[in-house]
Amino acid sequence: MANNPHKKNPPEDESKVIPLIKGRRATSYDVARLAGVSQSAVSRCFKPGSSISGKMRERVMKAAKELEYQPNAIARGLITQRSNLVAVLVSGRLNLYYPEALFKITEELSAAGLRALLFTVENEEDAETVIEQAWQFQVDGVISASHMTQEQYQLLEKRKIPVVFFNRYFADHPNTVVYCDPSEQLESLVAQLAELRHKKAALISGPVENMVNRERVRMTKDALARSGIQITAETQGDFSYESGAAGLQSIKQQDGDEPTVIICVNDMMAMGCMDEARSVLGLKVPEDLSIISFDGIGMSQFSSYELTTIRQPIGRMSEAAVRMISDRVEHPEQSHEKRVFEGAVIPGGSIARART
Amino acid sequence: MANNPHKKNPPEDESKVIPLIKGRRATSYDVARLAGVSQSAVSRCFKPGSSISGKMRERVMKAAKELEYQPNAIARGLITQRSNLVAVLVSGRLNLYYPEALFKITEELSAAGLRALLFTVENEEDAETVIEQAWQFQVDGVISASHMTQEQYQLLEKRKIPVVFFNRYFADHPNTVVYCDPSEQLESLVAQLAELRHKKAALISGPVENMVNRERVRMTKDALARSGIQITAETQGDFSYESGAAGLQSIKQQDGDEPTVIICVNDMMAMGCMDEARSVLGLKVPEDLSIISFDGIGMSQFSSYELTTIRQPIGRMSEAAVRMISDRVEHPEQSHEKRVFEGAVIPGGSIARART
DNA sequence: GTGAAAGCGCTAACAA
DNA sequence: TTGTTAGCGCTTTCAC
Repeated sequence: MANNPHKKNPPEDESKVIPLIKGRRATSYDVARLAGVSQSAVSRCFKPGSSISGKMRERVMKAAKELEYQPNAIARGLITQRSNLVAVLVSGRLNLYYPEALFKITEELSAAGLRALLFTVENEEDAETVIEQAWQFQVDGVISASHMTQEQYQLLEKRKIPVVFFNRYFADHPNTVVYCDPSEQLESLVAQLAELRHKKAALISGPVENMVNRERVRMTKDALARSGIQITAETQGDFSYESGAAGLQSIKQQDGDEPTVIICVNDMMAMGCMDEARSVLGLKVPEDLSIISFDGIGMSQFSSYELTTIRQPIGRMSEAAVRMISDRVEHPEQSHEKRVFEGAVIPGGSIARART
Repeated sequence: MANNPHKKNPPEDESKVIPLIKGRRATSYDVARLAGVSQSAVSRCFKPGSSISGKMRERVMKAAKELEYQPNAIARGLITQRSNLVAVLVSGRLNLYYPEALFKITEELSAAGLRALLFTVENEEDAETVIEQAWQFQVDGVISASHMTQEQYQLLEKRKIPVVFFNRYFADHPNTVVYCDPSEQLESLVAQLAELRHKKAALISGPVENMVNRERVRMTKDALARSGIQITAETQGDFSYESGAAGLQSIKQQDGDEPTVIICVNDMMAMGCMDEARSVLGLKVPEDLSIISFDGIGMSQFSSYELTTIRQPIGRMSEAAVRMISDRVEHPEQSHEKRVFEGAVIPGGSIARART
C-alpha cells in the first residue's frame, strides 16, 4: 500500500505523513491533521445529531472546506452496513409510461437521501443477474417496476432486502406494493359506453405474463358483462403502438359482428389502433369507432388523439413507492402493506354514440 | 462491533468464531473457513485472471455456492479505488427523447461491468448537489446529458473524474463528447424545401441556454440563407408539445408574410405545432403548411404525424458514450476525443410544395 | 465533549 | 500457487 497517511494521529511521525499530494482525495485524517483534532472528531462533525461543541465543529468545517473534504459514502456504507443505494428495476422497451415514473422515483429517492441504481430488465434471466448485481452492491432496497419471478422475489426476501413492487404483486405471497386499481373508473366508463348504445366491443390485450394486463383484462370483462356489452373479438398485443395497429387489423379480420368500441389495455396500443382506424381503414374516431384505454400518459392527450382513458396517478404512486422503501429500510421487520390508488377518468374525445 | 467472525484465519480460536448466524451475510472469511483455505485464496477465486489451481478454485467455489457468497462490491471498491459506478445525469422533464438514450446507456454500462447511478438535473443548483453526491459515492465517471456549467465541469476535472458529454460540450474547453451533427442532412432537407418553392420559413426554437438548440438554430439559419429562404417569424419554446402549439400561434400573430414551412428545433414541438395547425387553425399539413424538425423520436413516425425530421442515431451514440467513459476510467490521462455522428433524414410526409 | 482503538469486507504486496 | 499482513476511509464503542 503505497500512500498511507495515517493510522494513529499524533504523535505525528512526520516522516510518514503524506502531505495530500496532488490528486489524492482528502480523507478525514487529512482534515483532522489540518484542524489539529482527532479523526473521530471529524467523523462526528459529518454525522447529524452527534454531540460536538460549536468550537470544534467550526474548526473542523473550516479545514474540511479548505481541503474540499466530503465523506466517502462507500467507506461509510461499509461500516454502517447501509449503502444508501436503492436498485430501481424497469423494463426499458415498451411502454413509454415508465420514464415518467422513473424520473419521479429518482427525484423522490434523492430527496430521501437515497440514490437510484438503475437496472433495465427485459426478461427472467436479466432479472436474475440484476438481482445478483444489486446484492453485490449492497443495495438497501429494491423498487421493481419490471418482471420478476416469485423465486427471485423470495431470494431477495431471504437476503432481507426490502422490495417494493410498482404496479405488480404476487397474490399468494405477502409483499409490499403500490398499485393502481382503475376498476371503479372502468365501471363508470363502461356504463357510459352502454348509455351510448354500445353493444359489441373488441379487446386488445397485452402480454399475458404481465400482471397489469391480466388485471385490466379481467376487470374489463367483468364490467362489460355487467353492462351487457358483448365481446366480439379479442387479440393480443405487446403494449406497443405497432401492436395496437396490428390488433385492429386482426380484429377486423375475425368473424363475428363488428365491434363499435375497442378497449385497449394501454394508451400506446390505443394510439396505434386509432391511427390505423383513421389512416388505413378510413374510419372516423369516435364517430365510427369508439376507443378507450388505460394509463393516461402525457401523449394520450395530444390533440391528434385525445384518448378517453383512465389515468394512473404516477406522481403519487412514485412518491408512495419511495416512502415505502425507505420505511422498510429503516424498519425491516415491519409488516407488509399494499397501497392502492384509484384511477381517474380523462374524458378525452374518443368515445361517441354507437353507430347502428 | 458485535459480530466479528475473523481476523486471522487459523489457528481457529473457536470461542471467537461466529458461525454465520441467521441473516448475516457470508463474507470471504466464512467461505475460507468452510473451504479450509485462506481468505485471500477466496478473494483470488473471484478475481478474473488470478493464478489459482483448479483444485483450489473448485473447493472455494463449492463453499461459496453453499454459503451463497457474492463478493461485496462496496468493500472491493474501497480498496481498489474503483466503485464501478457511473453517474448518469439526465434532465427529467421535457424531451421524451432522453428515455431512449437513458435505457440504452444503462444497458451498455451494464455490459461493460459498470452500474448506472441515476440523477435527474433540472437546473444549475441541482447540478451542483448532484456533482457532490456523485463525488461522495466515488463514481468512476460521469455521463452528462443534462445542463452543467463550465465551473461545474472544471470541478469534476480537478477531481479527476472523467466526464463524457452527451449532445453538449464546451467549445472553449477540451472535453470528451458524443454528439450528433445534423448539418449535412439539414442542408439537403432545406435544399429540398427550396425545390418545393418554399420562400418563407418560420422557426420555433428551444431554450436559449440549451446547446443543442443553439446549434440547430445556427445551422438552420445558415442553411436557409444559403438556399435563399427567408425567415419571416421566429419564436421560442421549451421543447415541449405545448410550447410547439403555442409557438405556431405566436408565429401567426406576428406581422410579416405567412411562412409556408415551419422548422422546429425538436420533434416534440413539431408535433404540437402540427396538431395546432390541423385542429385549431384548420390547416392541412403538409398541403397548407410544411413542417420539419430534429430528433427522430419514435412517436414522430406515428401515422398521425409522420414528421419529416432528422434522426439522431441514439443507439450508436449511447454505445459510444459508454465506450468512451470506460476508456477514460481505464486511462484517465488519455487525450480528449469528440465523436460526431451524422443525422439521417426520415422522409416522413410533413413537407410538400409550397402554397403560392 | 474528545481521543484511542477496533474493525466493516475486501485486495494486493510480500514471503514462503 | 498459497498464506500472511497491512491497510482502503470510515463509524463506533470505550475511556477519559
